[in-house]
Amino acid sequence: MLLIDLARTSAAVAAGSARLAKIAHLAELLGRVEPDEAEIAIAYLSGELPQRYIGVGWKSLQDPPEPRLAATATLRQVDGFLDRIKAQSGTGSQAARRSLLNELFGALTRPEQVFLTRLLSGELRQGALDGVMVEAVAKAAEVPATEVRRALTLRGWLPAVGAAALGGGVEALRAFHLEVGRPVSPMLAQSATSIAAAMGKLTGPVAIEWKLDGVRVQAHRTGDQVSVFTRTLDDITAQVPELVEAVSALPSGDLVLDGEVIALRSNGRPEPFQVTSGRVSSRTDVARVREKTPLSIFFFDALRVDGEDLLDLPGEARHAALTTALPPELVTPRLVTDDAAEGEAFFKETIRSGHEGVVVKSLQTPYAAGRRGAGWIKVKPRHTLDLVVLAAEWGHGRREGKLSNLHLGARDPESGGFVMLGKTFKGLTDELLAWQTERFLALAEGPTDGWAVTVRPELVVEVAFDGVQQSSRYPGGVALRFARVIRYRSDKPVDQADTIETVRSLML
DNA sequence: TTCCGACAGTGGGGTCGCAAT
DNA sequence: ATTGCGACCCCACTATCGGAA
Repeated sequence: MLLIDLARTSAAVAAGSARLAKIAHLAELLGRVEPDEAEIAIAYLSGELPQRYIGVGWKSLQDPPEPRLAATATLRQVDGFLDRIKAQSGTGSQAARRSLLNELFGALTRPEQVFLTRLLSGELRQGALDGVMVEAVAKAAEVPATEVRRALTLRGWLPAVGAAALGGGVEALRAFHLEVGRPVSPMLAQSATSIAAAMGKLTGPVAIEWKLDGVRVQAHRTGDQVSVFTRTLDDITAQVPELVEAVSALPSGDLVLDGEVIALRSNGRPEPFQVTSGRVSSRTDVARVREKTPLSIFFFDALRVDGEDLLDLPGEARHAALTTALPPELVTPRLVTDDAAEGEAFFKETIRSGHEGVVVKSLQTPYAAGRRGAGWIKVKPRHTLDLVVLAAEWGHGRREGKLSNLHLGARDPESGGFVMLGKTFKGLTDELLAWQTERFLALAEGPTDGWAVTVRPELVVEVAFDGVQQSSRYPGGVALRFARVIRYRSDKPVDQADTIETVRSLML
């Protein structure tokens, strides 16, 4: 199959917003693809590469060579090129990678170049990723979508699952099973603003667990072989020896566990996320960084214990298996209750001890691998500040033509000016986007046709955030974590906005 | 007919490792 | 030694479609 076929299908998929039409376009193409190119086609059309990453980003894709007029490149040829480019990263020079990239792009027509550029920069933006592709695979292979979804949760990589479905139907899909040593997409949580709201969404008693501000891990053990994976299924076994040792010491030799690693201080309080994150991503001299910043591990779920798959069991049964297989110090602290006041007290106590929040869990629901399951609901405290808009950046995609990303500043009483603390584009409705674009242009200082528009500091905006962290990027040395807009404070004059001292005092 | 779950999109800050400067 | 880039940790929120209620 030719790359141009995919480029055309992708354009057709991107053209509308109806999902059923997208699925029809994708399924039509999958019905035509050669079996040995099915993986490549499914990967490309769901925005992935069989190579996962090849060391090429937006910067390397800036100036493509002149396009050809005739489209001749096949999927296999393009895939082979990407293999060679990946082989150059790490060992070879950037120049060698660059020239391979030029050779590849020089053999493509303009629409193929556009498609491949979007794919390689991770910005396909056709309104179809794994979720829609699952339906398309099901349609093309004439199998139920639930079968495809089930196989995907166990295999973790849709192109392999899709190729199996197209080649062998339901029978081939049924052959996928939980395999120790191969990661499963972790279950994610929904969120709520309070314990009462979270408990209201679930029925009966619930489990309320510490939510630790660390790195999510999935540990597999078969015999004395232990592997550890992240939320995106990357293997970090070599970076977390403490975890490997802890799992190796357990009596059971056949385990799949879900948990969180975190750096704790000697008093048991958590280090800032930056410390845990830096420790986990250190790959060189692990023995030395381990001395300085040891990791603690807390498990909260078990997907397999002693040869038994637990994914489909209720949460309570999985947790019972967890506590049987692990010593209590490796299990995330939790409370089981049906009383909202008791839950609230546990939440407050968790926050007092320095942790990020809690996760409220149904005792009944199965493990919804790879999904934002309704059975888990996270609750975190919310801080807010009244900050001043200093500038805004023009948006992209569906925000084209709208001023989107706000530059936020706190008041500096000493200088009479403002200190920038970060940016946010979150929490804005279409209505608010339209309103603020008009308002900012009226307040603009200097040119409005660049990448950002500077505005007179006259608008106060209420911003929610999860915490204040150290920053080397911003002049005040601090930045907001996960900032999002709540509302504009037209009632509040700029000289009553929060100060940089107030912000600094929030950092502990 | 209305409601709501799942999905895609729009981007945020920080750190590490590597290659080029 | 410093800088730029890619990768990957953490993540919130809104709009939309289409099946469920």
